[in-house]
Amino acid sequence: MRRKDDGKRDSIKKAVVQVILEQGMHAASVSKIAKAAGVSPATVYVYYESKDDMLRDIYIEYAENIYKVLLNHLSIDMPGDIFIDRFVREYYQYIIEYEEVFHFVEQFGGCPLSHGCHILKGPERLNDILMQYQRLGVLNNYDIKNIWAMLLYPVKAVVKDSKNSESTSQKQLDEMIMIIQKALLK
Amino acid sequence: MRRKDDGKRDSIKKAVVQVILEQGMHAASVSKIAKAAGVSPATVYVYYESKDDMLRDIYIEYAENIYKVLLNHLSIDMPGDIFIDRFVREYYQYIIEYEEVFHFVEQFGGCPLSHGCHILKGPERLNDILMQYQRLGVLNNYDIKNIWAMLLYPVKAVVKDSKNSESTSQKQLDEMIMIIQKALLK
DNA sequence: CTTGACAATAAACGAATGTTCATTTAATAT
DNA sequence: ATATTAAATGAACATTCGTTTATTGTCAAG
Repeated sequence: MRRKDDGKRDSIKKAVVQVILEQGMHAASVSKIAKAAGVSPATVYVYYESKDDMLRDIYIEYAENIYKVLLNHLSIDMPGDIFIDRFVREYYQYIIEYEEVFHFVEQFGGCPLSHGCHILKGPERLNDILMQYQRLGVLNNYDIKNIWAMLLYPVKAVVKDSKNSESTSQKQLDEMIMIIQKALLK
Repeated sequence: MRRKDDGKRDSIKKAVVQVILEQGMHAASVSKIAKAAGVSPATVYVYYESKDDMLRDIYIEYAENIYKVLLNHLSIDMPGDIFIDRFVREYYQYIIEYEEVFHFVEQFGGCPLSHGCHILKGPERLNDILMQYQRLGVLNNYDIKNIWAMLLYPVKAVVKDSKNSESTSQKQLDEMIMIIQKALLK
C-alpha cells in the first residue's frame, strides 16, 4: 500500500498559516493554500475531511506549541525573577520568530470555527510550576488565571508596538519585564 | 431629490459586526450582511465603494470609539488608584456590553485589510492625562506604551476567562485591578 | 513479478462570491 | 402638477468557492 507523504501534510500546514498571514482568513481559500503548498486542491482532501476540519486540526496542533517551547526553557530551579525574565523573553521571541503561526492561532482562536476546539491555556506542567512558586512564597497568591494574564498579554502589546516603531522595542521589553516582575513577585 | 436614509447606513454597520461575530470574517459575505441589514446587496454599494472599503470604514469608525467612552468617565481630578479602577472597569464593561463591536475591531485589526488604516492607540487627550499623572508623581515613569499595555491587555484575558468560567470573574477582575494599581502607581 | 490498495491529481460540480446595471421608487425643486 | 435627481433594488455578471468523481501513478505485501 502506498504511504502518505508526511512532507506533504507539513507543506499544507505551513501554507495555511502563511496564506492567512499574507491575505487574511477571509481570502484563504483551499485553492490558494494548495497552490502555496505545491499541491492539488484535491490532495488537501486526502489529508483533511473538509476545510473547516483542516483549520481546526492545524489550530489544535499549533495552539499548544508555545507551551512546549516555554517548558523547554523553564524550570522550578530558577530564582523567581529569572523565571519571569526567561518566560517573557521566550514568549516574545516565539511571537517574533513564528510570526505566521502566532498570527494564525490568534486569528482563528477568535472565530466561531474554533469554538469547541478546547485548548487548555497553560498545560498541566507549566501550571504546576507556577503554583509551586506560589507555595514557595516566591509568586504572590493571585488567581492563577491572573498570573497567566500578566505573563502573556502585556507582551503581545509590546510586539504590536515593535512593529510600528522598530528601534526602541528592546528597551520597552526590558522595562515591561521589570514591571511584571514587580507585580508578580513577593 | 431623494435623501439617503441614515438608518440604512446604520443597519449595515450593525449587520457587519453582528454577522462577523456569529459567522467569522471568512463567512461574512456581502449577501449575508445585506440580508441581516434588511437591505439588497446592491444597496451596500450605494454607501460603500467596495466590501473592503466598507470593512475599513466601519473599522475606523469603531476603533476609536472605546477611547471616547473612556474619556467620558475619566478625568485628571481623580486620585490615581480611582483613575485606574475606573479605567479598567469601564474598559471591561465596554468589552462585555459591545461584544460584537469589540470582536470586530480585534478581528479586523489583525488582518491585512486593516494595514494602512492608521488607528492611534489612545488619542491625544487620554495620553495627555496619563503623562500628567506621571508628571505629578502619581504614575511611574514607564514608557507610555507600557502604561497603555498594562491598562488594556490584561483585561482582555479576564474577559476571555469570564466566558469560560462565568461566576468567579468579578473577583478576578477586582484582583486584576489591584495588581495593575500596584504595578503602575508610585 | 504481480497485484491490490491508496496517494495524487485533473476535471468538473453546484453553490456562493463580489460587483454591475437597467429599472423602479420616492423625495425635492420648479 | 411635473420634471429632476438620486436612493434602492432584482436580476444577472464573471469568477471563485469548497468539494466530489474518475483516472492515473506508485509503492508495498504476497
